[in-house]
Amino acid sequence: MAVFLSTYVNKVDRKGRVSIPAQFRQSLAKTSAPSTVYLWPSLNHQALEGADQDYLDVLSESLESPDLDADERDMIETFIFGKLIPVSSDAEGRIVLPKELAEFAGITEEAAFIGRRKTFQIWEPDALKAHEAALREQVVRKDISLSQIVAKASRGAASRSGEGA
Amino acid sequence: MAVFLSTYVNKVDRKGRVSIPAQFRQSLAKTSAPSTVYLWPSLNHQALEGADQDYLDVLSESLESPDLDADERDMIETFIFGKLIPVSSDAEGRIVLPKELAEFAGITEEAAFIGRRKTFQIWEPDALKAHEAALREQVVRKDISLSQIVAKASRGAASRSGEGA
DNA sequence: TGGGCATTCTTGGGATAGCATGGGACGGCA
DNA sequence: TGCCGTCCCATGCTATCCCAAGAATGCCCA
Repeated sequence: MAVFLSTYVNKVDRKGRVSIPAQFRQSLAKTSAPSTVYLWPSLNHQALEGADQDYLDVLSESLESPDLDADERDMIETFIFGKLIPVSSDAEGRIVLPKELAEFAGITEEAAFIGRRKTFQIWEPDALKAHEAALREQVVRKDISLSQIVAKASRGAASRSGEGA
Repeated sequence: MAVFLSTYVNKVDRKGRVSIPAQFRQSLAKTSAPSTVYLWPSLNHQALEGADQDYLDVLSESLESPDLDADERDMIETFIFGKLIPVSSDAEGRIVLPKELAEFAGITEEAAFIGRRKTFQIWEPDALKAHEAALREQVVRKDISLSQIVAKASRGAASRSGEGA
């Protein structure tokens, strides 16, 4: 599965095309469908989410899980798969941002690609800045630190696999 | 089996014809009966459900399962198979929406096709918007996020296959 | 260490093919 | 014989493909 990192800002031309950052393309090259990315509107932000075929397969599989209640499944099927748009890149590595998605995210002239490991997001650059500022403010206020998070997560994993269950 | 994604809004002409979205047709092309889709009224919404031959076969088979109680089986047989209408597409990839189905869903001038992986739905566009708005409100209220659901599902899968049982 | 060269990436525009949509004609059924 | 459904053909639009060039980066050599 592709891994997406860093942030890149590219231009959107009159036809709604954007270059996928070269680094992302290199990641995509290793997946089962290198020239196809899947885009959908984020559930939680005014931004777009993107992923490769392999990630979608995992997601699709997790929908079969009996742990999900009917509401959640319906929601995902409507909001993710119903909104999901497979976009194939041209020979130059560009994709066309579907109109409704570009509008949803408020993207007109530039698009910011943010790597989020298994997925990435596409933001309107100014909206991204605002979002980042808000997040940073929270970090300071809650006094969050990286080492703390790692410690917390690994402690949780230990209790689940070892003592628990 | 065909996979249906994205949402497409197409016009219904005076004769009641609608183009099946090209993407859906491409999916259908791989199935055992490419030019036939099956339509029936949704159990839960004022909308239509659609699927290909292969999906119906699977559904039919699952009715044989002893895990299903008589009520459920009766319900499916009455409301799905009893209402099912096979519709064949013309050379241009259009289908004629059966009158009673169009009326049931309130479809007159436009029809919104929404992909739901193995099946799809056909809505009257305004009704769909209302439905989505209601769903989105739930997403916000329950504070649902995609990664959360994936995590939940995969954790469940792990405990079922590995530690549990 | 600095400059020049080559490659890759991003961006732009034009041409072509496919799709959605509309109307008309033919054939079958009532 | 009239009506309805199906098939066929035509067209405008949109999206896709193809070709081209500027810019930035990294590499190599002097």
